[in-house]
Amino acid sequence: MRDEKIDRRVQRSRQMLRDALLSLVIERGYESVTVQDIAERAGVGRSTFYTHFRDKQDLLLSEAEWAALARELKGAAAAASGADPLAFTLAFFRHVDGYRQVFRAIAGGAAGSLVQMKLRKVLKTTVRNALSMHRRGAQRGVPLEPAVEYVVGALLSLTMWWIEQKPRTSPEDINGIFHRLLAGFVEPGVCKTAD
Amino acid sequence: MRDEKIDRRVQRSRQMLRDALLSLVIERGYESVTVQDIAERAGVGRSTFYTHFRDKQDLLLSEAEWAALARELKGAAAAASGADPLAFTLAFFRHVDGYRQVFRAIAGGAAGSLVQMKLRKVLKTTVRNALSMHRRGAQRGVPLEPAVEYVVGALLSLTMWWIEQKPRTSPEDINGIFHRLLAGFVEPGVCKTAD
Amino acid sequence: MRDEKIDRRVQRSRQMLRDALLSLVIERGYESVTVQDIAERAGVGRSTFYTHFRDKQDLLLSEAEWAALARELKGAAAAASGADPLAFTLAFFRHVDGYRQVFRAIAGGAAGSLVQMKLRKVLKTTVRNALSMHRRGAQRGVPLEPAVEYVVGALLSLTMWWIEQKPRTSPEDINGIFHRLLAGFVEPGVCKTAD
Amino acid sequence: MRDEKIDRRVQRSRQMLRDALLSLVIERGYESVTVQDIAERAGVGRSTFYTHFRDKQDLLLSEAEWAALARELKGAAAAASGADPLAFTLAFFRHVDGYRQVFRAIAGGAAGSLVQMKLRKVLKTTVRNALSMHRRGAQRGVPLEPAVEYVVGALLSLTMWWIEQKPRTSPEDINGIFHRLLAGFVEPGVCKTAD
DNA sequence: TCCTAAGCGAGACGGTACGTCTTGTCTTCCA
DNA sequence: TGGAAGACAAGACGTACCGTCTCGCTTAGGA
Repeated sequence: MRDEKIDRRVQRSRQMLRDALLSLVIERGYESVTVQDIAERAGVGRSTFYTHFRDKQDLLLSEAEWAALARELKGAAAAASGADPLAFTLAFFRHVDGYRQVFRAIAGGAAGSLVQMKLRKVLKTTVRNALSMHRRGAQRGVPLEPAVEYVVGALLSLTMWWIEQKPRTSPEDINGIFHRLLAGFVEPGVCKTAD
Repeated sequence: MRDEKIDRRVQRSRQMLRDALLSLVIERGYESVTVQDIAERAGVGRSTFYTHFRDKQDLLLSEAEWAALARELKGAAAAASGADPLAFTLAFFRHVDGYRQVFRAIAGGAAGSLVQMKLRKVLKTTVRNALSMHRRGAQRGVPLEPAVEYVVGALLSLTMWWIEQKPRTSPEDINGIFHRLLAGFVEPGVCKTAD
Repeated sequence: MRDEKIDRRVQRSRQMLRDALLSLVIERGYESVTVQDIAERAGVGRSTFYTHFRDKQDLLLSEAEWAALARELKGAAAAASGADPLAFTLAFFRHVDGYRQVFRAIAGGAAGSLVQMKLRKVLKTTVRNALSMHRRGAQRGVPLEPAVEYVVGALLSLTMWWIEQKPRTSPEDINGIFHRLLAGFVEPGVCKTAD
Repeated sequence: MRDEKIDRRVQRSRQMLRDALLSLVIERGYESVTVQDIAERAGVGRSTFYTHFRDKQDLLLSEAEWAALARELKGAAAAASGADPLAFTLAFFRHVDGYRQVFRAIAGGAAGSLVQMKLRKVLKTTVRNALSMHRRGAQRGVPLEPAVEYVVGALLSLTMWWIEQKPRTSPEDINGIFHRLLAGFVEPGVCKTAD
C-alpha cells in the first residue's frame, strides 16, 4: 500500500522521460538530443534517468508505446485473417499516422534504423503469422522467411516514404497502393518462368 | 582525366583510410571504431585523416566504392532492359555478395542506416529508370514513386536477410526468390479488381 | 563562511591541481607542462581540470597562493609604516624565499611574465600606499606613479636576480642591499640641484 | 664581404618577415600571431619562413633591430661617461620612443618577457660598464651585480609604464624623472644607518 | 648566354595539445 | 529511502599549429 506510492512516482518519471524524448526528437532529431537534454525537459535529474534506463536507446525502445502497436496489429490480424491475410496493414498505416511527426523526425539518420528495427520486429511477427497460415499467389514456392522479409521491407519502405509526403494522404489510400503493389510486378502467367 | 594528378600520396592516404575503415568495421562493427583507430590502422596521422575526410561517416560514404556499384547497376540495367526491367537485380546481389562481410558487420546499428541510405539512393535511381520505362503487372495503376519505394525496400530488406544467412546461398538463388515474390501475393485474376 | 561548504572533494581537487602544477613547473618549467600532465600528477581526470580552471594560466594565477602574499605585505606595511615606508620589503623577500624553487623554474620564459605581472600588481598596491603616505629624499618632486613603477621594477628585478644566485643569501642581506641602492646613486649634496 | 653574397631574395624575404611580424604584433599582440599569419602577411610561403628562422621567437629576437640599439647606447655612454655614468639613458628613452607602438603591443603578455629579456641583456651590458667605471652615492658599498639589476629593472619598469601613457610625454621628461628617482629615496645623511 | 644550384610556393604529413562534449558511475545531501 | 544535484574519470571529438618533408617551378649568378 505504501510502495504503491513510490511506484506511482517511478511510473511518472518514466513517462516524463519518454514524453521528453519524443518532443525533443521531433524538434531536433534523435542524434543531437543528449541525456542531459531529456532529463532537463522531463524536469528530472540526469542521474534519475540512469536509474530507469540504461541509455537513450533503451528509453526510445522501452515498451509501453510499442506494446500498443503490437496489440493493435494482433487484433487487426485476428479480425481479417479470413479473406486477406495481410489486411491488417490498414491498422498499421493508421497507427503510424498518429505518430507521423515522430517518424518524420526520426526517419533519416541513425535513429531511423533503431525505430525501424523495432517496427520491423513487431511487423515480422505479424506478417509471419499471416503468411504461415495462408500463402497465396506466385510466392507460394518461396520459403517463408524471405517472403516475410520481402513484405516487411516493402511495407516499411513505403511507410517511410508516405509519412514524408507533404500533402498528407490517408492511411486508406496508401494501404490501397500497397496492396496493389503486392499484387505483382509481372504479367499473370509470366511468373512461372521467373527462375 | 588530368586534374587527377593530385599527388600519389593523397590517393594512397585516402585509400589506406578507406581500407582501414572497412577492415575495422568487419572486426568490431562501425560504432566502436574511432577515428584514432582508423588512422592508426592506415598508418597515417589522425590529423591527416581530417585533411581528407570530415569524419567517420564522410569516409564511409566517400565515393570510389559506391561509384563502382552504380556503374555495375547501370550496365546491367542497360543490358537487360528489354525483357525484364528489374533483371539488373542479379548484378546487385552479386555485387553485395562481394562485400558480404562488411555488410554483415554493418547491418544492425547506426552504420546500417547510413549504408542502407546510400544503397537506397543508388538503387532508387536504377529502379526508377527501370520502372518508368516499362511498367508491368498489377502495379500499373500505382504512381511511380511509391512503386519505387516498394521495390527498393523489399529488395534491401531481402538482401540484408540474405547476407546474414549462415549457409551462404548464391546470388542467383536469392535473385530467383526475389523475382518470384515480386510476381505477386495475390491469385492471378484477383488483381483485376485492383481499385 | 557558509557557502564555502563547497564539497570537500572540490577543494581537494583544486589543491591537488595547484600542487601538481607547482611541482611540475619546478621540474620542467612552465611552458612544457601540459594540462594532461597536471591532471595526471594530481591524480585527476583531464576533464576535471577544466571544470575547475579555464586553462593552465588560470590555475597558475588562481588565488589562495597570492592572497597569502597580499596579506603578509599588508601586515608588514602596517607594522612599520612609521619609520621607513618601504620597510615591508623584508617581509616580501622572506615570502619569495619560501617559493625560491618555483620562481627559479618560472623566471625565464612566458610564465615569468605572468607571475611577474601578478607580483607586480600586488607590489604596486603596497608600494603606492607606502609612498603616498610618506615621500622622502630627492624623489619628492616626482609624481607618484612613476616612482611606484621605479621602485617595483627595481625590487622585482633584484629579487629575480637574487633567487637565481646559487650560494643562497638571506632575505635580510638582500633587503639591506635593496635599501642601500634606494638611498641613491648620486652624491649627497648633488640632489639639491634637482631642478 | 664574401658570405654576404647570399642572394638579394634572401635578404628581402628575411626583411619582409621581420616587418610582417612587427605589424601583426602591433595589431593583435604577439601570442595570437601564428607563423602562418606572418608568412601570409610577408607574401611568403610558410616553408620559406622555416628556411630562415627556427620559429617565431627566433624571428622576433633576430638581430638587425637590436644591433642598432646596442650601437646607439654604446655611443651615448662613451660620449658622456665623464659627468654622469648613467647619462646614456636619454639615448635609450629616445630609441624606445621610436618603437612606441611595438612596445605597447608587446608589453603585457608572454612576448613582453621575451623583448624585455632582450632589452635587459643590452641594457645590462651598458649599465655594468657605466657603473664599474664610476660608482657614486650611497650605493658604493653594494656589489656591482645587484646594483646593475636594480638600475636595469627600475629603468625598464619605468620605460614600460611611460610608453603606455596616453598623453605622450617626451624622452627628456621621463629621463629627468628617472634620474631624480635614482638620486635617492632617503634623506641625505640617513643612508649610512641603512643596514 | 645558358645552366645549374638555390630559393621559393604549395601543401601533405605526423604529431601534440587544446578545449568541448557526452557518457555512465558514484557520492552527498534533502525531503 | 528515493530522487536531485553535481563531481568525477574516461575518452572521442574536431580544430589549430607546429616543424619536417617532398615536390616542381622560377630565377638568379657563375661558367
